[in-house]
Formats: sequence, C-alpha cells, structure tokens
Amino acid sequence: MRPRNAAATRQALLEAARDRFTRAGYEGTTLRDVAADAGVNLALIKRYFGSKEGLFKAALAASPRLLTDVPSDRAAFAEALSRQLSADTWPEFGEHPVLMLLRASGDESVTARRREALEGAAQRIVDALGPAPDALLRAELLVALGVGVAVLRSAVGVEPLSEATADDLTGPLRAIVDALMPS
Amino acid sequence: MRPRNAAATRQALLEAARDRFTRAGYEGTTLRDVAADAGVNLALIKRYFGSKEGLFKAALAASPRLLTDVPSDRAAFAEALSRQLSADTWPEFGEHPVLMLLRASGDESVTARRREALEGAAQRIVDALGPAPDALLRAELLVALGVGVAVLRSAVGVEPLSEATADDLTGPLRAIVDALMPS
DNA sequence: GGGGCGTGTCAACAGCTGATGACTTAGACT
DNA sequence: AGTCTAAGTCATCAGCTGTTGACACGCCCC
Repeated sequence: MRPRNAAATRQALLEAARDRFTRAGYEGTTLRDVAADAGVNLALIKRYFGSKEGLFKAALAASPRLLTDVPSDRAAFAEALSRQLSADTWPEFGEHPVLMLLRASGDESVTARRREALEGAAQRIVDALGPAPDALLRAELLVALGVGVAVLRSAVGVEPLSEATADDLTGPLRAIVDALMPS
Repeated sequence: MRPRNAAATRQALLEAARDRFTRAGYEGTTLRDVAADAGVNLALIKRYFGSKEGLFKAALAASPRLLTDVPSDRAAFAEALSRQLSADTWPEFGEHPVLMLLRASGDESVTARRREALEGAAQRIVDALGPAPDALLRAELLVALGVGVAVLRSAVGVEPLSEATADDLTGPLRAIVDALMPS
C-alpha cells in the first residue's frame, strides 16, 4: 500500500494533473491517466478534489501568475517578457503554463477567470508603461503576442521560434514594445 | 426520410463539423452532436468520412488558408492582416478559422500540417517584406501575434480587443510591422 | 491494546462515445 | 413493372469515463 501521506499524495496528483491538462487539455485528459502518473489510486481524486472540475481548478490555482510585476522601464519590460516566454523559466512544466488556461473546460467560472487574468495583465502593462490613447488595446496586443508565442513555441513547435532563447527574443520584443507604447 | 442528396448531406456534415470542432475542439466534439446539427443520421458520418479523424481532416481541408497573399507594401500588409483577424471577414464561421487548427486532435499528420501552415505563413511574410537578419524569427512573431489575437478575440473574449474593428487594429499593427520588419 | 479516524484500495455502475453491420427505401434505368 | 444501386435508418456493441460506496489497513491517543 502507498505510504500514508496526504499532503504528498495531493501534491503528486496536482503535478500530474497540471502536466496532463496542459498537454492534452481538459477533455483529452482522463482521471485514470492522472492517477497513474501520480502513482495514486483513482478514487483518491474524488477524496481530495471532489471531481474532475475540482481537480482542474486546483491545478489552475497552483499555476504561476504571469506578468505580475511589470517594469516601467521599456528595456526591462521587454526582457521580462522574453524571459516569461522562455521554456527555461518553467523547468517544472513540460509546456508553457498559459496553455492550461487556454485548454480549460467550458466551465463558466474558469472562462471568466481566464478572461480576467488576461485583461488584468494588459491593465498592468498600461499602468506601468503609461497611459495613451488606445493604450489598453495596444497592451492587449502585447498580451496576445505573448499568448501566440507560447502556443507556437510550446504546442505547435514552430521553428526557429521554438528554439529561440530569451536573448534572441528580447531585441524584437523591445522593438514591438517601443512601437506600441511610445513614451 | 431525408431527401436523397449525397453532396448536400456531405456538405451539411462538413459545416456542422467545422462549427463544433472550432468551438469545442476535437475531444470535446461528439459525432452525435455533429450529426444532429447537420440533421443527418450518425451512421452517415462513417459512410462519407470513415471515422471521426477523417471527418476532422476533411473539415480542416475545407477551411480557408490564411495569409496566402502577402502584400509587399507595409501599409497594405497591415491592413490585410487586420482584416484577416476581424470576425466580419469570416461571416460563416462562429469563431476564427485558425482555432480549429489549434484545437486539433493529437494526430501526427494534423500537427505536422499545422506546423507547416504556420511556418509557411511566416515564410510568405519574409518573401514579401524582404530579407533581413532574423527576418524569419520576426515574421513568426507576427504570426504569433495573429494567432494570439484570434485566440483572445474569439475564444477568450478579451475586451476591448474583441470589439475592435479592423480599422481599430490597422494602426497598431502597422506600427508593429514597421518595427519588426524595417525597410 | 483497543477504539477511532484518516488514508488508501477495490469493484462496480450508469452513461456516453465511436464504430459497425444488417436492414429499408428512394429513384433511375431498362 | 421489375431491378439494381446509392442513400439513409436502425439497433447494438465493446470500450472508456467520471463517479461512487463499501471495505481494508495503518497510526495515534486514551
């Protein structure tokens, strides 16, 4: 029998769920897969998380938040952005964390949270880089760029974008930031 | 019984499949849903498309290709790009066509086709807007931007980006294009 | 050392899903 | 009218999925 350690079991389930949901999406992930990855009995998912939806929400809540601190210096911002898009920044993830958000279930509370997370990131960019006409729309274009890069790198595997390092991205991103949010 | 018209039945199935796959993804779509939407018996899917995977590939093959003609004039390109991102450009689609590509199954031939489609779009941008160091990487950033905008507008519903018209997008996109692909 | 509780195991069910083969019927052609 | 084929219908199957209740076991405290 598995050693009795509720916290470790819960954590193993969360990590397995994070990987599966991120890679295969909500519908494409089965609870038996998650339980097997975690080396845990299927029934324990119900005990700890109640349901598949509960497991997904818990895994989502445990995932890192993006663009929490936006530097007001444009060069520093471009660098921070390219770092958050780099795979090396998320060594414990097989794919970029934002993919789990995009591959979520259709559950209303999840889609609402997703929209708020992305709109919030755009708002933080506006707050840091200063107001302007269309500033929010332009900041959302930056968020869209980040989402698109994450998808193309992590889920699609487009070359040479997938193999680009954070340093490779900083230059072009800096040019975009300067063009979109003029001082 | 349904009037006997193989071509119309096939077409109805294709359109229903396109809608379902685009909105709910491959795993989230059931063949019974598609058949019901098309007003067609479930067994006809097997007759006309062989399997669920066959139906998906047929629906994918019938979807429009993006960025087929890239104007070499930067202003015209920015305008073409913003038009392709506008919902009005795809009145027969509920969501942006590229979402079906992203929400595909894990089938190898589909993921390969997806990568080729996106890399091809980037290559066409390079061909039109001229070579430069990093030109392909920068073009792929433009493709990533397009994918991200489609996702945020159509699947997530981020405001104000979702409500922006093609004209609203042209200005900012022009700035990005100029910054990324300097003459 | 014996309850009692938290932890893990097991077996099963009800519903759905993709797939399939046998059957029926419309419509063209002779 | 008779026949043949394409088109559509029907019932059903085997497998998987999420969920669940009953059970077994280890560990702590009195």
